[in-house]
Amino acid sequence: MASDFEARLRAVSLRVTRPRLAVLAALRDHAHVDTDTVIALVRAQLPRVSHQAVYDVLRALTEAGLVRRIEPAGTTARYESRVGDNHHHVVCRSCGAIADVDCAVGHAPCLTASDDQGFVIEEAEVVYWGTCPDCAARPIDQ
Amino acid sequence: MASDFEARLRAVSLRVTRPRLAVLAALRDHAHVDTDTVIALVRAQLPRVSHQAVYDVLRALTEAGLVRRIEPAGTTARYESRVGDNHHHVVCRSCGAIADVDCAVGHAPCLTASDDQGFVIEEAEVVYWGTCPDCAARPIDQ
DNA sequence: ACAGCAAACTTGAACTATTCCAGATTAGGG
DNA sequence: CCCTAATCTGGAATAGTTCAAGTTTGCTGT
Repeated sequence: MASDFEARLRAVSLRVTRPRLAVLAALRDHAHVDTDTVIALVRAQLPRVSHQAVYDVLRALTEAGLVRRIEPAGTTARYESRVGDNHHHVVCRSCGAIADVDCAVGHAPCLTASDDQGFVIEEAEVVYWGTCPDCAARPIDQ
Repeated sequence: MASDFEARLRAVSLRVTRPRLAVLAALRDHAHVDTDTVIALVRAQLPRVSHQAVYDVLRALTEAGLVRRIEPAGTTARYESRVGDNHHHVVCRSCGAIADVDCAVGHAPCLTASDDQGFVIEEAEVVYWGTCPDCAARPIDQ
């Protein structure tokens, strides 16, 4: 598992460092986590890692395509390790919970704009807004 | 025109104030503007308006459904006065330019998640990412 | 195994968009 | 026309992120 991370880092010409391995492990175990949570998870293994290092690692991994950054309106940046399959997300308006949703049609990009305004479109990102099961069950939500 | 704004405010039980009328006028004339730009546009008419007033007004108008707040990843909040027709946006990855795109299918919400994970889905938001005509024409972009 | 070097990390400060707060002003119903 | 809650002003605070300078460390080549 750990050596798999090593191989993945080398495959994109990134040096193998402890902070990077710890971030990859954190994202394998926790989906849609924000930066603060990643920092906490990494420090559980490596207490002396700086917050700046985690920001740098997340940026490097995102640019290399090893992790994906998502940023639904109203929340801070979140990261996930499921990449390359163009899936989408459902976000709870009440509590902010996020869940994965497979592509609506099955192709990537799975949508085509009716009029592209002259833009060259590379990707369609979909966010479904709604209420999660927990919040829907709660009688008066907060 | 201005009295139309007044009617719209009264229709949603909001008091008619100069800052609110100025914000509505600014959003009529400029699409997809960020808060700083709204502040500048409002102050061109009413120099003494505080930034806090503009933040308050934008929030009140958004909650009342008179304006729509959009927040593509990597940018600050932007506002538009085209509401109620569930249209989407194309965003330029290079310069951040935003253009409107009509709903891909024509219904609101125009997409259905393949597996909703138990969420009650209220709305599907689509952001198309690509390159705008200007940036596509530039040989080496920045 | 080891030296050299650029990439990566640490520390600490700065920055930006937004929100909080307390007090003054104002729109609009009675 | 007056009263009161809604709104606005001015200033300070906060959260998330980035910048900058200097130190450490992984990797390449010998």
